[in-house]
Amino acid sequence: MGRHSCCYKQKLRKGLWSPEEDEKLLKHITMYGHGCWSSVPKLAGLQRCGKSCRLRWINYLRPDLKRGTFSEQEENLIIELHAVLGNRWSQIAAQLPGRTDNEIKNLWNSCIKKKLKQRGIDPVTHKPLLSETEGGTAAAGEDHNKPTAATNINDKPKLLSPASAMTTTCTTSYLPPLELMNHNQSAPSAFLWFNSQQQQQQQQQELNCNTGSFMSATPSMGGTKSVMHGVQYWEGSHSSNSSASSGIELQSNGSLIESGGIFSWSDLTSDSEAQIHLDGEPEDLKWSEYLQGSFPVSAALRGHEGQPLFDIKAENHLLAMDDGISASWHQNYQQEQQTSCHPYGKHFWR
DNA sequence: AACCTGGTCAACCGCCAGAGT
DNA sequence: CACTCTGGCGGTTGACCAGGT
Repeated sequence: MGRHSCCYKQKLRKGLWSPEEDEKLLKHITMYGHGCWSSVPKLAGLQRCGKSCRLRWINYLRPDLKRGTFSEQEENLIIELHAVLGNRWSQIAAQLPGRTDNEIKNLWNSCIKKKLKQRGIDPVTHKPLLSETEGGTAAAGEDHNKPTAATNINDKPKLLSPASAMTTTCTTSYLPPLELMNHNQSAPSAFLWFNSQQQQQQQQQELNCNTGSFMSATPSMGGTKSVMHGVQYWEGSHSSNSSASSGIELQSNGSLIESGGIFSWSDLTSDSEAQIHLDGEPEDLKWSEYLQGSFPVSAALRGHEGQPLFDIKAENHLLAMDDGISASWHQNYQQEQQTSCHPYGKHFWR
């Protein structure tokens, strides 16, 4: 029950992927696209189930992945989104280009939850923790199966952003609660949220946030796009404008609405220059960057509509890259073996 | 040096929903 | 309508590592 038929097949490898397997999968998908995942292992010559191939591609091999540590802005955004979406990691990941749901889930479970607890915030309900003896909120918060104020999107907002309690100098105040966007909530909810936005704006002004509100402006507002710690944001000419007051809303599907005009994330990320990280941390290298040009930067391969590389299937220009990928792979892998300095950290090809 | 402990993260498992037959 | 197949998701596991004792 529930088990994929492919998983019954014998002689399927499990566990960590070898570089050779990675290379096979990468080459196959680069050349032909993934198509039907169940057929990928056979076509790519892998002793894996399609599900495993899909996971490996999504979580590790995708060229547009952003590796490395999460920036403070990203962490705050995750907290904000979790307050609205709960444990819907895929939806949260959709708002963080280059990050995977698995990555975010790991970060949440290993790091953010702890931080929130240290700051007296229940990571599940996003409410301030009561005294530890009172109802054991922390323990109750561990039960992920229970619907929470945060996960039940039909609930009215009951709290201010927990991100403001984090050690942040930038609020991520662009995001109205989902219920305001999708569920036609009554005015009081919107009022509550708007009030919280005003408070956040005040906090932000007091803190003199030097990076501007995350996504606080759009091109049509005369803003310019920048990347800080791998996070893209619009730096508006009037950064104090909130998303609410400017009529900009971020939808759950990842598009922005501004007075009837719709931007998609891909529209916002189509600028190849904006894909380059400014902090220059080695750990932030992307796959494409690691492959040193033989595997063009995803942005360079985006179509005019900003489609990412992994949606492109069997393009001629990709076919032509085949040898370069293979050669570069081996070259870099050998370098890795020699230097033992893994660009992706300790777990790279371990 | 050996052991313990906690953190991190890749990968797996089980379930669900949608499409196709 | 029932069944199968497949993709996708969230929860969980276990290997690995670093730091402490």
